[in-house]
Amino acid sequence: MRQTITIKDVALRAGCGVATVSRVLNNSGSTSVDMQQRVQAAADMLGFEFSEVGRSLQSSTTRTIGCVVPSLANPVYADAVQGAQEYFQAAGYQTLLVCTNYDTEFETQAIRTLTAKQVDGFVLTVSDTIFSEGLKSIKSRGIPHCLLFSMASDDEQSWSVDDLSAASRVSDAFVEKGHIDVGFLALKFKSSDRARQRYQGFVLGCHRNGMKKPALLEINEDSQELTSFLKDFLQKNPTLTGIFASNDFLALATIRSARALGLNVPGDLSIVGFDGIEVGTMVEPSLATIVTDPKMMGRGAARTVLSVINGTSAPVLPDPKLTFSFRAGGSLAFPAAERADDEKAATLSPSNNPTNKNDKIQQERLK
Amino acid sequence: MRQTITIKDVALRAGCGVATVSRVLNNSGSTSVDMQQRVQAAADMLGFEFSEVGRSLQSSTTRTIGCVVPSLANPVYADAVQGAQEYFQAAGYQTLLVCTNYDTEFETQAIRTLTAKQVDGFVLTVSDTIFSEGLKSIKSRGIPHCLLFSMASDDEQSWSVDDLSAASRVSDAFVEKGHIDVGFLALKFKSSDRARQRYQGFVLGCHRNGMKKPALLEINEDSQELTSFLKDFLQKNPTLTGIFASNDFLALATIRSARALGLNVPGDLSIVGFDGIEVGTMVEPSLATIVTDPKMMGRGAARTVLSVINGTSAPVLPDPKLTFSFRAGGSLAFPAAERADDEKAATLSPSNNPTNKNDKIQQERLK
DNA sequence: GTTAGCGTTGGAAACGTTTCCATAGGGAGG
DNA sequence: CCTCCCTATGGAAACGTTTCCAACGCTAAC
Repeated sequence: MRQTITIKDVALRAGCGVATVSRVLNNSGSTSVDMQQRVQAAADMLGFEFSEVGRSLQSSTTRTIGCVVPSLANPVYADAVQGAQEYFQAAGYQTLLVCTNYDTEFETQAIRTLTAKQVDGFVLTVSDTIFSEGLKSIKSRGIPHCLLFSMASDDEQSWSVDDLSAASRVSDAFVEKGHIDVGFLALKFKSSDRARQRYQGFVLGCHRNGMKKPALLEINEDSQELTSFLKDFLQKNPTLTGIFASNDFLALATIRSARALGLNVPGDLSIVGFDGIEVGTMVEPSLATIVTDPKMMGRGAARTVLSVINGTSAPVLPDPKLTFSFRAGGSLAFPAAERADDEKAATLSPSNNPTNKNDKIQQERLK
Repeated sequence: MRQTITIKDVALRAGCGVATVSRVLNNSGSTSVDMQQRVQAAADMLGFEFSEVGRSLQSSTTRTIGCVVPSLANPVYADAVQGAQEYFQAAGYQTLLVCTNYDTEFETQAIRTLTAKQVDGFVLTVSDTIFSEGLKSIKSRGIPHCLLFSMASDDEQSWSVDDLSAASRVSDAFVEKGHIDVGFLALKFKSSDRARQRYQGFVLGCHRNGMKKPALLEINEDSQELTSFLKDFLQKNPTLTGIFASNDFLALATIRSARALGLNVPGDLSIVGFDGIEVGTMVEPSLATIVTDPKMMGRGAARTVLSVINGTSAPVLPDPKLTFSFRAGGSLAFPAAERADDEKAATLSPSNNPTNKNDKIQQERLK
């Protein structure tokens, strides 16, 4: 078992040379009808399938694309990967997937491995465009690639949301509802281009709108619990009326934590998210957020890579202004006159807090 | 550019034969220190990396696993894929991903392609274990594989939730809260083993608990809108007090639709989901559901495949009773004396309904 | 001094394909 | 009848690796 049938077996059975089998089965070169039938019959009988490995060696092309993303737990990446994979599939390319878990060491290693596997191209979300070893090596080797949700340099394309403008738009939404003093909440701030971009855009927007410079609450991955961090944060910033979370999962978790602290959302604290994942419309109050289209981004990146591979002209990137839109939601409203008493929060039963196990799962999600 | 450096180039530069280069760089056979240094230097200077294609041809092994799932839009699969991918990665295997979109035609085609790519094994969620052409071909070729969330036959392993028992457990939960007449809601019922299993288990459980046989509401993918279907369903089953949805997204969507119909959840209608996705704990009321651990399942399936490949003994599957647990939630409670008036629902403003675009996205999700 | 054995090395085959080139056969046109 | 060309076919090289085998030089033992 498991011994594969090669073109030689077919040739032997059909009583011809391997070249003829190749020609018949690939419809290349000229062959007689008689021979076509004999070869076809032999191939069918043996259940022959070409080995892509042999082909790849000969053609020095693998029809495989490496796809590197931080994680699939975040639906943004999951959708993007799905979009890219579908596009590649339709074009006859396979997708080699790697999740880096936001680990740059891993990222470098993964890119090296995929390069050795001779992928024809890459679609990647790197944690840091400038310092990525892997990206550097891809460029130096001249392997076709396209970035996804990452900042591009001049000589390459990137399909990504205009984080700067989108975050700035969020500040508009806050100021429209009368907020002056709001904060920014991010997980893995250090290792994410995106979170930094969003913060930067938010700071600029707040400044432009005459608001206070937003305070930054950064959670590192081994923080035990969002709720207690949030509590500290709010105590340090007593006049804060809103929080912009750097992604929707974080925003939903923040709503939950705020409630656990006895706060009313949006009365005591307004929350705005980023990404526009669909459950945001199902919760009560619905989540105000920036809506994006990750699947389209994934497809776009796939198109770009294939265009580089085929030497056709690259697709035009979407207008940055159209890479996102703001979705109003019940989680953002005019602030109440006064925030609920903090004492109340302190007396809240601990049983309202999420269990340890759930918290662990949640932490993975939030990345 | 893009001309690759081969072992021959290194040999030439180091002034030795290719065999020696291979031995040095792979630490196999015996080599002199002098030669080691020369080869290493030459390889470094040229930036040489082995071509996996050449290796694969020679070793007839690709260190690549095909991973076939319906979709990444469903976090259950996304998590499972991530779990499997991580395990494979750690073991030095790469993951070739295909999403079938619940299309059996696609599934068959994808498996054929991956077979041609000479993957060393498969992890797959097929839509129908018995009739899957692809699975048949994998078996007949004797390619190592492991099923994931699919029913296995005797000669193979499957890592999956005990859908039957889990669904039965849901009926227990309903009856504990005094429900007698409940329904089952599924999307893609026809093309999903899993939905059918869950319905079957639910029917059995309800019978055992002395409840009515649950009515089945089946939504096909081009249904325009859940809300109107739900309305019809509730009118046809006026005494219904609860609904078991075949997955959490569907459950959340059902809560939203019920609200749009002016119903109170859980007062007028209790909802229970399946899968235990994490946002279920963030919504208000929290979603009662069956909790599963897809990432663990993915890891497990990966372990099984590798054990088959390496000829080591297969890991023991988890006790079926431990593949799920029930999580109580606010969406399941004792029914109110009487359901809210249907008239009220009819007069509800249509602006409360989700927009078309969101509905489309939602449909994909629900799969 | 001869030989056995060991450490080191290179040549070549093999893996499965495609494709170039050569060859053979046959029909048409001179 | 000879030549030319066109179609159909097979042999063989090439793609990049690993590994078997042979060969070479050396040391140690007889």
